[in-house]
Amino acid sequence: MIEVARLADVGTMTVSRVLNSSVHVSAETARRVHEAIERLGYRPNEMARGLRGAKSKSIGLIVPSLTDPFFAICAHNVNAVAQSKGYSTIITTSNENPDTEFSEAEWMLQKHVEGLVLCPSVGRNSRFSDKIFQRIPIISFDRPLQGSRFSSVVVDNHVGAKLGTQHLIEHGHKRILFLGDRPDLFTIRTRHQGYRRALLDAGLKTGECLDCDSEDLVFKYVKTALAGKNPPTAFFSGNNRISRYLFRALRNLGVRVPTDIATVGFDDFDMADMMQPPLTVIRQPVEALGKTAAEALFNQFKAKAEDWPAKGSRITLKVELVLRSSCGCTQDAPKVIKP
Amino acid sequence: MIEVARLADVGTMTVSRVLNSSVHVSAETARRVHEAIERLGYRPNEMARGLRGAKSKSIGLIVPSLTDPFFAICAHNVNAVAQSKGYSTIITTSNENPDTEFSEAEWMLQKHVEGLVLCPSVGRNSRFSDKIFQRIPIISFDRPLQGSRFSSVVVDNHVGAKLGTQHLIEHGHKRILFLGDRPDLFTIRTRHQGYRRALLDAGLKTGECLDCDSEDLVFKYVKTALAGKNPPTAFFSGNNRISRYLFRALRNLGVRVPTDIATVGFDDFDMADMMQPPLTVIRQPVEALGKTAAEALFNQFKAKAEDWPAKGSRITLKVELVLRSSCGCTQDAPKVIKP
DNA sequence: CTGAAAGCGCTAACAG
DNA sequence: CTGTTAGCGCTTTCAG
Repeated sequence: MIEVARLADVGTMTVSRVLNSSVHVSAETARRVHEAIERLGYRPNEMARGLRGAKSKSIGLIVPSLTDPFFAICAHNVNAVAQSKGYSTIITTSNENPDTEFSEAEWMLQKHVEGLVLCPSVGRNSRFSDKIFQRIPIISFDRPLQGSRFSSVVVDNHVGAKLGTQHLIEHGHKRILFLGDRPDLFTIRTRHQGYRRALLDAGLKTGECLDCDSEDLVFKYVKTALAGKNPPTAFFSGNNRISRYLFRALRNLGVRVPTDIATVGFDDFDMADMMQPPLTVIRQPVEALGKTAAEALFNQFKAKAEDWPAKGSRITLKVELVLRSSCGCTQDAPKVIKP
Repeated sequence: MIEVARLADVGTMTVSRVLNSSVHVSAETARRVHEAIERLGYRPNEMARGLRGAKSKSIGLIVPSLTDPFFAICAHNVNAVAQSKGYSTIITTSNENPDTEFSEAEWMLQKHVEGLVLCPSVGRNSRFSDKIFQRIPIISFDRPLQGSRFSSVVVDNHVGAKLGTQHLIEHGHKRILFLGDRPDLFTIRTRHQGYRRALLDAGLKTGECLDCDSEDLVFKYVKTALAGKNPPTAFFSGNNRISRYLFRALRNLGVRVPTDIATVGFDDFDMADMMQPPLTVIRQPVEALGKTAAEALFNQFKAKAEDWPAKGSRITLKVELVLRSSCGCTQDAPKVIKP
């Protein structure tokens, strides 16, 4: 920077001002500075900028995994927003481990990210109330964060699951089972409640939220359930991973869908429409989830820390039922039902 | 830091030394420092550290998109390696736009990332030879980077495509068409060459690499090809996106696979085994691609800049043919063929 | 409109 | 083993 100043025959402050266009600089001087920058290929050191001004121009993003297309798409959209605002995204995965999540979050704070977007793992995430996390805005998505300070963006899990279950009931099903991977997850828990509500309202018997976190467990559980007396006639799967496991299990068991067993799953996924039969699902706005969360973060940047609401807000995005064939419907084009 | 030093009744240097365990500090002093750190909840400012020592403890990662599961999985594995080394990952997407890619890379350099892992977009990426990029290690994956300085990790595209095409030929197909999204992409181009090689070796006629970047184009192209005189009896699709588009097109056109048309695609994807019929694919080691690239980067960190090889190396990962049914094979379990 | 001085938080280099 | 000094590259503040 000193070299640029020397070459343009100005002070370093003038260079800084040209770079930040903070105060007006005479056109001629500005031109000389720009030329010098060009000639020297000078680029400001963001670390030094950050150190001085406490603005790192970066946000942190924590997701359980990028292997799951759901989170990958969310991450894509969070980054897209950050990019459009001239921010960089420091990303990391927690693998659903709250300890990893917490230490990664701390590490991001040390890097002075200006804000955090995360999909919190289940567990003691009350630690985010620590003093150090008071200084920056934090937005959670998909699952809310304990501690009311934080805003979150979620989808209408209860309504969606209820809608899907009701549809199964309309098809005449009376014994419907709910498959979830982790009953302690906010999303799964809320969807299970929606499922229960629908069944209860119809005067039917509800099932527990089955804890089948691996493909093997889904297989075993489904097999056991079907072999029992009074077997279910339909399954509701709690997320796209379980839906895929369920599809495999049913196929490998030689069960015909929807003739023998009908299914509805929460969360659409690529090629769900191309399965045999095409899968009926509750579609959630995955792109909007990431986008909205990031936008909420940048909105909070505008306000001063002392103006932050003591209670975080919650934004709930709408879902819809996409009728294909696994539920028992027969039609050429999928039909979309909004709650 | 000064506060910690004061509380522990030592100098700031001692605090620094305890933090970095660089020089030996007496056990008693260290204990007092740790206690002070604990009491004050002190965390070092990584920006200041970086400014002083030029070590940002972060790497940059540029992928075309996180919407594509292929890149998402690569990104996941790059980050996993970085995390294990105590580094953070600054991620960004280029959307296959070389200008975005370049400006994002420059931006990362200003942030003083210590290295860069990227899947380069097609275009004038010779700009990475700029002086500013000389100072840090850069590894590309999936596609090599112009300019021999850079190392890259790729898969055996030629061998894989040849193997898949040969398999189709063994099934008796004589008119096989190649579907790619962007013929200028290294991967697509090389796979097309492998396809040609197989056909040429068998004395059969080869087709151009069709440039169908959208689902619509795949549909139109397939429809046109099938309606022509002397229609193809098989398709080879250049990547998982095209494979999915092709599957949809064939289904919507009412074409039976593999009876009317056989297919083989490059790159396996989730649920490819659950399609009707299950898809025969060339499987590439996606996880290893990201992992290997990141590891290569960290290896280069160990060497001094002047020891970097003038010519980058190229690591080629093996692929395999996974025989399911879309090629015309009939078997219960998929069969894996290594070249 | 422009420049000089001071200092952000840390650590390399040198003393003690 | 521990403290002092200086300075990384920038911007805020205060003078011209």
